[in-house]
Amino acid sequence: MPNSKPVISSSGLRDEDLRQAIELLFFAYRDFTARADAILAKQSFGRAHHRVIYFVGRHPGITVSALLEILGITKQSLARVLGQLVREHYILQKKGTQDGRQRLLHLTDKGRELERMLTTEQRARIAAAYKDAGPSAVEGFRKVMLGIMNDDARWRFKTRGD
Amino acid sequence: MPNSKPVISSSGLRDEDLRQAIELLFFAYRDFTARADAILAKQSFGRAHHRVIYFVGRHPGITVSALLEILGITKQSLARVLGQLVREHYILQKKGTQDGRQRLLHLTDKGRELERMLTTEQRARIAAAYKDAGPSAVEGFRKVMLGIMNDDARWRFKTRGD
DNA sequence: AAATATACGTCAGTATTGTTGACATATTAC
DNA sequence: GTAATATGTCAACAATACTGACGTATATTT
Repeated sequence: MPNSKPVISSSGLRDEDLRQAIELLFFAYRDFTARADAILAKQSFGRAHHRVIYFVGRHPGITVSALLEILGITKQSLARVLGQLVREHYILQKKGTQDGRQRLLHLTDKGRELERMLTTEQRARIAAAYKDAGPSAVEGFRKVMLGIMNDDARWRFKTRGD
Repeated sequence: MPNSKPVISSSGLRDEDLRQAIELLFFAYRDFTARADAILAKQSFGRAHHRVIYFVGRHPGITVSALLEILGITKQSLARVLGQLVREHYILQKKGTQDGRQRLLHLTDKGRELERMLTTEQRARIAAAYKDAGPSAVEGFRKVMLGIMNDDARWRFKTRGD
C-alpha cells in the first residue's frame, strides 16, 4: 500500500513540498552565513557588521535611513555597529552636498578589503551551486526567491539585470 | 556605450549575478521569517522557540542530540528554550525505550496548535511563490538551494520526496 | 524670520539568542 | 567495574535586537 496519502493544502500544493521549502530556506541560509560569521568572529565583529559592510559596498554613498530600510532594523541597533565601523575606519561618512543632514556612507580601502574577504567565500558557494544546477535552474531559483520576499524588496531587483 | 563591462569571476559567472544571489537570500529569508516572529512575540517566545517547535513537529520522537545537530547550536542554548517549552507543555519528553538515556521529543496538542499557527503563514507564502513561479522554476529553486547548503544538510533531503 | 519637519546621533534599559567552561546524573557499552 | 554517551544545569558573558526619550543640525514650510 502507498506510504500515506499526500496532504494537499488549500493552495493545491502538497504540504510536504511546502515544508520542504521551509527547510531548504533554513539550511541553505544557515550554511551560507556560517563561514563568513567565522571570519567575522576573529575580528570580533558579527553578522550585523557584515551586512552593513556589504550593503555600503553595494551602494556607495547610501544614506543612513536607506540602509536602515534595507536592513529592517532600528536606528539604535544600527548605530552601535555603524559607529564601530566608522571609528575603526572601515566606513567613511561624508556630509551630503545636496542635503547637509545626510551622512553618506562609503567603504574605505580597509572596508573594501574586509568586504572582499567575507563575500569571496559566499560568492564561491553560490557559483558552485549555480554551475551545478545549470542556467534554467538558476532562473527558477530567482523567480521563487523573488516570490517569497515582500513587494518592497522585490522591486529592488526588478530595475536591475532583468 | 555599454554600461560597463561585466565582471567575470574565476568561476565564469558574472559577479553581478553572484551578488544578486546573496541579496535574494538575504531579503527572502528576512521577509520569510518576519511574520512568524511577530506571532511569537505575542507569546513572549522567539525565533528559537519556533525552530524547536518546527523540527520536533517534523520529526516526532527526535532525540535532543539530533535536534542540536539540526539547529547547529549548543546544548546550553537549546536547554533554555526547550526547557521553557517543556515546562509550558508545548513539548513532551518520553524516555527512550531502546536507550533509556535519550529523551524523545514530541509536540503536545498545544504545541501542535502553535506550530500550525506559525507555519500556516509561511506555507502560504511559499505556496504563492511556487504557484507564481511554476513547477520548473520550483525544481530549479530546489536544485540551487540544495547546492548552497553543506553536504551534511543536503542528504537530509535526498532520502525523501525525490 | 519663525515654526515645523527631517536626518542623524545618543543615552538608558531590556529581551532573546547565542557562546564557553565546568560539573552532575543516568544509562549503556566494553 | 570503568569508560563512554545522552542529557541536564549553573554561571558568566557577548552580540543583536528592541522601546522610549531626548539632542542637534539642516531643510522646508508658512
